[in-house]
Amino acid sequence: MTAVTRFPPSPTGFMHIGTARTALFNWLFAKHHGGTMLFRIEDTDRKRHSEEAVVTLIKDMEWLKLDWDGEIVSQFENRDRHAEVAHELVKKGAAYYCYCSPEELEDMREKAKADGAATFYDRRWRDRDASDAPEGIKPVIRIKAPIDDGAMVINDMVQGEIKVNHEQLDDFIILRSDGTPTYMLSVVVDDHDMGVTHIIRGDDHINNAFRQRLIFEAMGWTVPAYAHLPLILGPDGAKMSKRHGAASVGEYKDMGYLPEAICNYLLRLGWSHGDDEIISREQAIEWFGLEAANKSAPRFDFAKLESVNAHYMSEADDETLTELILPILNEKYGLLPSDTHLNRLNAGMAELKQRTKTLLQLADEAKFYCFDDTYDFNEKATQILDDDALAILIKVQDKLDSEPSFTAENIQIACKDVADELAGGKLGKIGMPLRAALTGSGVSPSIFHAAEILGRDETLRRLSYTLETFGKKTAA
RNA sequence: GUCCCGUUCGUCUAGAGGCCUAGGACACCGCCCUUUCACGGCGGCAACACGGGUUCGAAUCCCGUACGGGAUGCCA
Repeated sequence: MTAVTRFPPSPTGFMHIGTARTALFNWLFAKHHGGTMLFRIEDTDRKRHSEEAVVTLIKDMEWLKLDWDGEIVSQFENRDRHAEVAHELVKKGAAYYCYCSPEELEDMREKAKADGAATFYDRRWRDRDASDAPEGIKPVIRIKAPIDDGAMVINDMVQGEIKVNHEQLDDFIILRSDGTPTYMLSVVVDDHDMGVTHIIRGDDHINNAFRQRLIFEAMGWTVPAYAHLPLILGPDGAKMSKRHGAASVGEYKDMGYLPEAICNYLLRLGWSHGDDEIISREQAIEWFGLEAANKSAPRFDFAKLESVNAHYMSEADDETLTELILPILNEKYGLLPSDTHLNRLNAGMAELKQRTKTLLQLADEAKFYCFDDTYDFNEKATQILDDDALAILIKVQDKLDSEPSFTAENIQIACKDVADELAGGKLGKIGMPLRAALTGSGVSPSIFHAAEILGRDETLRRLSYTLETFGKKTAA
């Protein structure tokens, strides 16, 4: 099978996380079948068009490492072709001019609602003669939907068989009164012209599938296969939106998630392959199939995403992670790592990446490697550094100064000596003050290893700095 | 209102009539490891929405109810 899928976002805002999932599924389907995925911008509505949104869409796709085949197609550019098809449909007798005003339509809907009927256009112009056309009103073109009491059935690759009675199909507008095509027409013409074989999209389009098929059939074109995926819901079961924390791909990037993790999480949301949780790109391509997609709408779970992210971080290259946290270090903490700092970060990364779940957390825990001169002590560190702790640190300072080989192991032994001498053998009594002194925090990776990475000079320097800082405080 | 779709632990899911005393993952709880916090290891809690059928047998098939989501635009 030669599969041609397409990713057709509308450039009305930022890339929604659900849009990203749809893109992923289209991409995987195409790759699995050795086919292609096309990229088309659905920009027929010029009022809502935003060039900035297009740039964001491209940027986010690249970040997710979802590539597409061929040039990006602008639906708007094809508007003449779409209009042409609309007029052809009129000639074929499959569509007609309608002279209703928007106000007239509004009245119609309200009345229908009051009667408990479907709020559809009542087809008042379907069989009227063109000579009845009122003066000075530009008509729209509407498709002629079947009006018998039959039904249309679509065999959806995800939803299965869906049946809709013809009475549920309205004579929708395909060409606006200003001569521009509507989405319903454009999407069909473009999908046909671009040779799309599989339409994989959100299930908010299910009803559209029936309408669109009407156009395919009226033109005598092959109807593509449909697959409607359920929408992603927020943790509370409502439509995923800003108020759930983040709805756009860009926000997840900013929160420190890796694209690999986002894709893995999104894939598992509503799709499964047995009990497999961590699925690489290669495996996903090999295993992907629409039959394994669920029909029910999944809820987004940040905790699980974080867990998946932690996995991918722990597997990432040390140098890559260092690169990735550089902007965070700079923007959030005002740090501009030197080569020395970079070396420390790389050396500490193996340990750091096992303990944090997002790049934001990673940067927070790694930042102490980049301290120079002065740095702050947080509340926990300040609490740890009481008089007893400072007395211990003076002793530690002596020991480390004379330590012949400055390795984590030896540093720990030296601290143990101090513990035996001053703290009844409790290493924690030494380790915690040392941690607070060297990192300004109460939480860090192994402080002995961290000290080794900082080196003797820097360790001693930070010890002096700490003693000085807190000595002054207690004196004052 | 009308139409379409859905419903297994808190969440994501496995499950295609006997393999189910319903499995895994995340979260949560406990224990172990431990210089902190994590990681890791071990263990625990926890679900077939409800009611009728069909069948020797139903989480799996059918019908209804409830609940949830979507659609109902000269938006896409």
